[in-house]
Amino acid sequence: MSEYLQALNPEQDAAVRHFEGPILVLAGAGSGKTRVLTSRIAHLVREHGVPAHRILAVTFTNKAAGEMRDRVESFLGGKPKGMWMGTFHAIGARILRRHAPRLGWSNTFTIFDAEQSLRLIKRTTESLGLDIRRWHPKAIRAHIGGAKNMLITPQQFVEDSEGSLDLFARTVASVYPAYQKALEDQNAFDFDDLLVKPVELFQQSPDILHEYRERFSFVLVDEYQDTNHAQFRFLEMLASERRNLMVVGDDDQSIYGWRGADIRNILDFESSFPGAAVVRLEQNYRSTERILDAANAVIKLNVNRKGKVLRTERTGGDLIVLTGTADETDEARWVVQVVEMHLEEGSGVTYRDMSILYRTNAQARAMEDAFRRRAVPYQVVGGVRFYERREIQDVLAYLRLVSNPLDGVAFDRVVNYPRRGVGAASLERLLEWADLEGIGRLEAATRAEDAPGVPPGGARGLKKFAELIQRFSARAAQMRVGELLDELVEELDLLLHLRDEGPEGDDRADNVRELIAGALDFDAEQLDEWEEGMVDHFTELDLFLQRVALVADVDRHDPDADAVTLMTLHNAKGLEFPVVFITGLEDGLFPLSRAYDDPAQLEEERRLFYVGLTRAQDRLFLTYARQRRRAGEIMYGRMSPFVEAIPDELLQVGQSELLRATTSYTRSPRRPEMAQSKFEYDPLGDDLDESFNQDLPRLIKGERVMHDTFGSGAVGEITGFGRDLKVVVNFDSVGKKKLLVRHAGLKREF
DNA sequence: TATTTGGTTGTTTTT
DNA sequence: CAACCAAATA
Repeated sequence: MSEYLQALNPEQDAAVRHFEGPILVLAGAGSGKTRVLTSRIAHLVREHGVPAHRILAVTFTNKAAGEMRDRVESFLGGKPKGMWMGTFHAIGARILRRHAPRLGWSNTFTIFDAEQSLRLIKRTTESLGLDIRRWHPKAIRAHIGGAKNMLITPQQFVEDSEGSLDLFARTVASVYPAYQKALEDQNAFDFDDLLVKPVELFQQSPDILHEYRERFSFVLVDEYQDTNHAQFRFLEMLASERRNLMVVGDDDQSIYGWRGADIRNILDFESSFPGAAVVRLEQNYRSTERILDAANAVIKLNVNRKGKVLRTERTGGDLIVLTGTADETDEARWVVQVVEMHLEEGSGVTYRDMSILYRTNAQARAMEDAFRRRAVPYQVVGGVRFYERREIQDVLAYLRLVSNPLDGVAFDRVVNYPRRGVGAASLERLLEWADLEGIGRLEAATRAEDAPGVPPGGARGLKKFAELIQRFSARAAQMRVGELLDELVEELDLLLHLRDEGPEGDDRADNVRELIAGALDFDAEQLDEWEEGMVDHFTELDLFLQRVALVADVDRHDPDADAVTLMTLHNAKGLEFPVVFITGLEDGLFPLSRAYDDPAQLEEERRLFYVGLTRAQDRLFLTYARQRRRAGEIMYGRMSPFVEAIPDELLQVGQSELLRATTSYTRSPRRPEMAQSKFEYDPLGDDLDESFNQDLPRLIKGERVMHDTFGSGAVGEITGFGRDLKVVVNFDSVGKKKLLVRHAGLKREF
């Protein structure tokens, strides 16, 4: 029997052997779904003689794609030639590289990441005479992104919002088309376009659609629960003819609703693809029974799910440790202490076996401080992303401009960096002139002295800048990216400039050096990823920039590094660790208070907790802090209600020394019997919480309330939590007012 | 034109 | 307690 078919359980085996027709694999956490996917690919090739190049496999991260590729390779004993494996975005980009001209872009288009599209939206919004203080570019971008994910074109959006009373929607309706036009003018796509434009391409070019349908006679999708509407359409179009579509996912791990992911894609798969086979993988090979019992108990509270219960043969296991701490510093200290304890035990646990998870990136700081203080090696995944660092973005902007002279966002970023005497005034004049002449910024810069009103100093700087870019552009095709970048940095004397910047300059210089090293490392390793002939059309620089735009933080996570991993729960999806800490388990932080606005959001937060719990193989630690600094003010928290869903008998409850010390002598004598219960660690906390929350109605967005002086109105945005819970009420008579809930004396209107 | 200052603002999660 | 932005000054 083939290696890849061995030791599969009956359900896995059924999924692997499935040949033609749609199939949904509901794969619980740790149930071996990657195995199923890779084994099935091997099976398709080996047993059914499907040529590797007729298979398309879509994953959620580049790293997952890479792992999948490696495993398939080892099953098959050779490279699966011509097989496409990658994220939706990478695959979209690849399709667009070949057919962009059909849509009005050129093949050498640039990919704008979130920050660049934000800049462009800002510029567009301002050029329409709108106040960006009133209309936040981020909000506009989120709205446009939402529309794109729903495949709503600018034209449609404009039509839909015509005569709408929603001022914001009308604002977006004016920005969206202008923004899209600006992208086209600069020969750029944003992230969402990488999903949307291929669908558009398929819709308007049946010949191309046909080509891809023929080519990809088997399509496999991982993490299907996190697909959005555009991705669904993409798959549907590709697979609707042959219907050889396998999707693997877990509705209980759907955590990207805020990004447009539609959990209905997985819940309704069987009706979208009638006759679909369904396989459920509920056997877990990762965690102990105790951990799974906790996870099952938590997720059971969700209503909107298919329902499944994970089983394991790893009976028993250690209790889950739940610890209360005084504040975020204390929490971090406690965590590091436990990390160090594990190492001493001689249990074979090393740094890389442990992971600290949290809800928001901001929580990483306190953790980092504690790890650094104790000199425990750690790596942070996410947060300030490497490629988003200012100095890296600056260098990349040069490269982008070299690759695509129409990239106005890149131009604006570096015309005057390092300083060449090009100020706001010069730039403004140049732009006016460029618009008048109908030429791009860079071209205008080459003839800056012809532009009226540009001061001579500015013109000189502009010319120098344009010449530099042109010089590098001319050589880009013949040079390796690494060398190109190296020479560029050298010529700009960037490292020196950075070091002059003060204390952070050295780090910045190091980062730039790291980027150069990465570029030098980058070679046409993807030669086999790009079919013959394609490579010639693009410079290595183009491919490098594309790679850079599409890597995620988790892609950069090094599982072999001898360090504890710190990351958000979102980033932890798909990973596993022997020892896991889930920190910051306070009501209002996890779940975030705003999730209370909407039951669907609360369920998503709960799924996120479930994802966290199921990352752990052997040991699980849960912590919360009595008080925590957030956005500069101290927030008092109580334990997350999520934790209460875990049965007492699975928990070992305790508190940090500091918390014990601070509560013991202020402890209220009123309720000594509390000491027996699960909440023994914190009688005081309850008192505190009650003093804030007593008699306050739990407000729900949209509900009607009464105020003594303002009359009645509807609840809008709710912010803060605990004592700082604030609410915007749109009163019928006086309009919107922001009120502190504990002072407002709001009553429900029945 | 460049740099500094002060005020304002806001925090979810990310391909 | 940031990061970010606009106005003020060198």
